[in-house]
Amino acid sequence: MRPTLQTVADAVGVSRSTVSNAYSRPDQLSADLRDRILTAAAGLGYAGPDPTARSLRRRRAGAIGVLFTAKLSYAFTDPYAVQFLRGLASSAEQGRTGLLLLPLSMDDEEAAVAPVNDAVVDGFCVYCLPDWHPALAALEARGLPVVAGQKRPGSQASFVGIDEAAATRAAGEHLVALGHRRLAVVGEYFTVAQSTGPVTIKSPGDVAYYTDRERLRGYQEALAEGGVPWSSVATVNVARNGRAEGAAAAAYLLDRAPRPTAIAALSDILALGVLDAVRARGLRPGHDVSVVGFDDIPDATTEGLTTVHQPAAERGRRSGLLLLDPPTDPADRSVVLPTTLVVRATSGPAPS
Amino acid sequence: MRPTLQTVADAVGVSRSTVSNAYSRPDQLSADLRDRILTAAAGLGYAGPDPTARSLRRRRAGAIGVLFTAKLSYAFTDPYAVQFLRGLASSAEQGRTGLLLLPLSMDDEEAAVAPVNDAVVDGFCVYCLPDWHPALAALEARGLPVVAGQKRPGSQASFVGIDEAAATRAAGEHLVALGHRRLAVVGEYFTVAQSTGPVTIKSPGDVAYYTDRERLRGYQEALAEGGVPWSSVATVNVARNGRAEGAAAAAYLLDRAPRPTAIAALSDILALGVLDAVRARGLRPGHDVSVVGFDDIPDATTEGLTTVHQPAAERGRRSGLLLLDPPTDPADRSVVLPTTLVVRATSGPAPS
DNA sequence: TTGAAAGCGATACCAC
DNA sequence: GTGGTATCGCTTTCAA
Repeated sequence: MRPTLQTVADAVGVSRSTVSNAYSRPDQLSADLRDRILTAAAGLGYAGPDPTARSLRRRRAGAIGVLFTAKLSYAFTDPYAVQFLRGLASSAEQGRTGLLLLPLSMDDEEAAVAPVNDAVVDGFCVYCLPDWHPALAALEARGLPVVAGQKRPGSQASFVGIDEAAATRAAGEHLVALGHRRLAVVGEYFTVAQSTGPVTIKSPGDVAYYTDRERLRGYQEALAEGGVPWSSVATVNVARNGRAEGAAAAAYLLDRAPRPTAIAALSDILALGVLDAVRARGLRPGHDVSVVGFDDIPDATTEGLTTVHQPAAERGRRSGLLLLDPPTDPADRSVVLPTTLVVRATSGPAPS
Repeated sequence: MRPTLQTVADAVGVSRSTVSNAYSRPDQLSADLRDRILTAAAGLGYAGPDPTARSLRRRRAGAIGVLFTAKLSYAFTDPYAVQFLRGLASSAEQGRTGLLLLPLSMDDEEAAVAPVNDAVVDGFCVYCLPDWHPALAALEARGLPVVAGQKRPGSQASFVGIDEAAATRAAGEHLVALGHRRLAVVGEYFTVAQSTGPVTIKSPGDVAYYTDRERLRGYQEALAEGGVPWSSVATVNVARNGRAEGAAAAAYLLDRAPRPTAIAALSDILALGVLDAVRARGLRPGHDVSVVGFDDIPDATTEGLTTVHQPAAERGRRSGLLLLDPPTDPADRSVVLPTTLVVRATSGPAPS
């Protein structure tokens, strides 16, 4: 049997408390005794207090859970997610806390909440979840600190994010100011149609995910204000947030007449795919067709993409801080980070 | 105070065991009683058995720890790592287990082992650690299942990996067969020199990391057999496994005379950087200079890089399986996956 | 300084 | 089908 505190205590001839102190509060006993205990422990093959037992007693797990929908592997593929996790990791590291990655199945109701109920963590970071996801209720029930990237009515969760709609409103105004009137918006709308292709979105409210919903709303508002009716705007859904999907969506838009003069994508990855399609047709981005993205991932700079910059790593970092010790004042539990429109080479005056 | 099993038991007027059964073994009680219990629990705001307490009792944490050196964020940036984690995640998911990411500081002796001692996990996956890292001993002491990507003498750990040296031996033979005699090898050797630039490596044994050490050894063997003395081979160290660093290393090699006719990089990321440098000088990869990588990451295909293919995701997946239930027979705890040399466009006959 | 005793919240075995 | 009892391994007052 593996040795326990008791084993060591017996071997040295002291009580458990003393052995415990030897590990957790070295200042509570003489250096000499502590040495004897540690030596005996090493001899017995005792590796130190059991983390689980310690967690139970101390009421601290030493980990924060990160909730994802879909396959966990998605988290590693999306550049925005990588940046976000990087920031989250940096504050976790600082707080001597690990990151527990928790995939949330979408199909099975049971599997969708189990990770939330079973995770040994001190808090949760909700990366991205649709409003109807059952895990949301489970989360609330566990009563642990939660931080999310969106505000949900009635939720106790902290918020660290950006004003999504304001960000795309700026982008929309930019395009309108350049004279664009025929526009299209490409996004992962998670509509009933799970495939890449045109969809009709009567109102942004129909979109399941907060992020895309708000971003779409921003565009709608800017265009409406600029005199471009929403009904004239083509919306194309992609099955996945991938570069190839962006290209496929753009292919649809570019191959029909009249071609839009500007295509807004709700993520940079999609926008880069759009650029691929534009170039593949011998069209010049920023001249024949303007393209705007969202996120400002590293490749956006390289490829000269006009996009909305958002502080991805900082979002992660601040989320971690809020989880590590949640402020008592609710006002401090909501952080809105700034975004900026970065105009590069892919947006220009509408062709006449 | 938050409700516990006892609270619910008292409210319903049954014993703790019964409430526990209601959650963990529904078949042990009448559906009716179970319903009553669950309803009462919901009313009291009881979210189900406490995961920590349950872990203690069941002796199962429901998570596996993934050990990294350096910044945790590195894990998200390296394409090979992403693939590996993807595979690991897939088997973890299947085993209803989370992934606990544990960054291992390199500087502080204390911080270097703490994560290993404190992690609430059922096993560890060692992603990449130098042989002298103190966490290795701590790992052994904890007595949990461990799987690593390299064999370490005297270690109990399972092994899932490839024959690194055989892989590069094949690559080296390929280059020799093409007539190359002036060669260079670029790698993250972790020598004393922490900067990008030429280093002298008398023998592969001097390299701190297993992976690079073995890969270097493979090249040395192939070249020696082909009549190319090791002393004639230029070795260049990079400070980080990045594309820009690969380019910088290649710059050094390409700007001096006589220029090597072939450059082998110990990772694809580096090789792509080497390609950048080659092209920047107006040289043609595969004609003027041959370039070989290692890993076969997605971009390698795109860029036509000759490289060694290794099954990254499969390594992760098999690692997960071994951790989830370790085979009793030690022979089954060692998995060597195959690698193949993929000859694409960046390698060709040595220029005369 | 050191130790005794009382939990932390749950599960598992075994009677009833 | 249900409940008693003994742990799981540790931390933490509090008194000696």
